[in-house]
Order: sequence, then C-alpha cells, then structure tokens
Amino acid sequence: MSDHGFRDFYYHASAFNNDHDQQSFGGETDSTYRVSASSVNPSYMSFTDCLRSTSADYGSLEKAFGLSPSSSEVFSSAEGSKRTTKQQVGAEELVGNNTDEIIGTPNSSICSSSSEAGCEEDSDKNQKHGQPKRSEDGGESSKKGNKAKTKGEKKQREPRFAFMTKSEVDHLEDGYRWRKYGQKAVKNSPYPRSYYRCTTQKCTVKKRVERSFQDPSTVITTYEGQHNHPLPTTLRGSAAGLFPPSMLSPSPLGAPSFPHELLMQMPNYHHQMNNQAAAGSMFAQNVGPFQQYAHQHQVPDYGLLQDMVPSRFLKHEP
DNA sequence: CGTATTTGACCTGCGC
DNA sequence: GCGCAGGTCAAATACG
Repeated sequence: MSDHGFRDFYYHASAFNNDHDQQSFGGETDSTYRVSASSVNPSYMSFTDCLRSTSADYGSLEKAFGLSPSSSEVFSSAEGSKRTTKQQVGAEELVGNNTDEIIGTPNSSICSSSSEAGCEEDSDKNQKHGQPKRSEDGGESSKKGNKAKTKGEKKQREPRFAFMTKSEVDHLEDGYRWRKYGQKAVKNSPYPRSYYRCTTQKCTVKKRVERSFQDPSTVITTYEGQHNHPLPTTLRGSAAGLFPPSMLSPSPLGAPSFPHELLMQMPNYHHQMNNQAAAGSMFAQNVGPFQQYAHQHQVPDYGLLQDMVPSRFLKHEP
C-alpha cells in the first residue's frame, strides 16, 4: 500500500439526532440527502465544509450547501416513523445508487445526511429473505448478563458520519488508533462489516468499515461519536507519512488541517455549530488553506477532493 | 509477553 | 411471540 490505497475520497455524511430513539433510529425515517458536487459550487465547498454542514437538521445542510430541496435528491420513507419494505436501504443502497454516479463522475463527492442511522447502515433489516441463520438460542443468558444494564433505558446514539472512500484497503489510516472488536457479515453483501473502537481510554468513538458490494472499490467508513482526546502523538508520525506536512501542521490561517483536525472536529460540529452564521465563519476559514494548497501546487481542478487531499494522493482513472 | 485480531456466542431491536 | 439482522462481548489465537 504504497499510496495507502487512496484513490478517491467521497463523502457521505449522516447526521443523527440523539433525540430519536431506537424506534426511528433504524429507519430512514426523516430523510436522506444526497448531494453531488455538481449541485454545489465547488469553490465554496470542501470536505471539511461538507462535514460541518451536516448538522442534524437538514435546514443547515441545505443552507450550508446553498441548496434548494429540489437540487438534491431526497429519498425518505413516506411513513416517517416506520421503515418501509423498501429493498436495499442503507449503506449498500446509498453506495450502490451513488456508485454509478461516483464512478461516472469521479470528481463528485457524495454528501448525504439523515436524521438517523438507518439511512446508511441499519437498513437491511427491512429485507427479509428468510434465509436460515444459525440457531444460537442457547437460552443461558448468564454469560454476558452485563448487557442488561441497558435495559429500561433507550440507548443514546452518538452522531454518525459515514464516508464513502474509494480505497483498496478497508481500514484507512486516519491518525487515530483503532481496535477491531467485531466483524459481521452484511446481508446481501459478500463483504463483511468490521467494527472498530478507538483505543484511547475513555474515548467511545467507534467506526464501522464495510465495502460496498456494488462497488467493491468503495469503502464505507462510519464514525460514531466524537473523540475526546487529541490525536495520539505516536501516530503523528504515521499520519505524517500519509499526508504532506502542510496538511499535518497547523495551517497558517488557523484552519484545521486534514486529516486529524478534521476528524476531530467533525463530530463536534454537531454540538457546536448549530447556526449557519457560525458555520459560515468556519466555512470561510476552511476553504482557504486547501484551495491555497491546490493553487500553489498547481493542482488541476479535480473537484472537491483537491480541497483536502493533494493530487499526489489521487489516481484518476481515465 | 503484551497487544491486536479473529470469530463464535450472545444481546437487542424491529418487522411480521 | 418469533425470527431475523445488526451490534457487541470475550475467549482463543496470532503477531511483533
């Protein structure tokens, strides 16, 4: 992985309200938004901005993107609180549907937002194929009774952000240390989903990594929660190996640099950036460095990707 | 030997 | 209530 697998970087963000409980969590309850780069002004849109724009309410997203509802594809369940029987909802579908667009338009980025997680990953429950599953009804629930603690209280979900990354490797290095704690086969997908947890103590951030079955070159990484710690110092080295110094050192303009500041801040945005004015200021800050970088390095206009990843990290297929 | 990964078992939520 | 699927746990295993 000489180039650590980076080829293209797409973004699919999902903002989830914690107010919603599991009832609405599983479904694409409210709405899922897909925004292609063509519908936004690339010069005003960067990956960071996209992240920051994914406020829990679509209004912010819409404003931040300068979108009218008609300019983005919106698919939502008509029922609202109940899942539909729609086939292939979720990451697979999102990726699948978007994949064609993505592949066809490599410069585009995907940014979608939903109020809950179901839009991207808790989806396949809808689709029942009746395929047999191993019977593990042991009956003795004594072994892992510690889970009973969650009984009686709705599990609060952290905000989630899902990224669609065109990568050859499943687990992309983002500067943080992750410990894999599980892997599950995804229904209707030959590729398993891996579950990672941040190894830093007291940090509850998790991420899931799965590969799109419709586009195996696309990896879907879903972050859940927010880091409550700085980037592990020991990993700065590795991060430095992945990204140029200009992106790892603080920007002269004070804007966050990719990737760790970005990743650190993106969940925080949900809690800190709830008004457009604030988002706008952040927005203005963030656009500069990346575009400056692209400009100084004479990066051709490949689109949003250049806002965050230098061209040398990108392979563009003809 | 310490840490990370693998993997089967178990728990939980949701749809029918 | 049952079955399915997602998510998590933790013992076993692999690795440096």
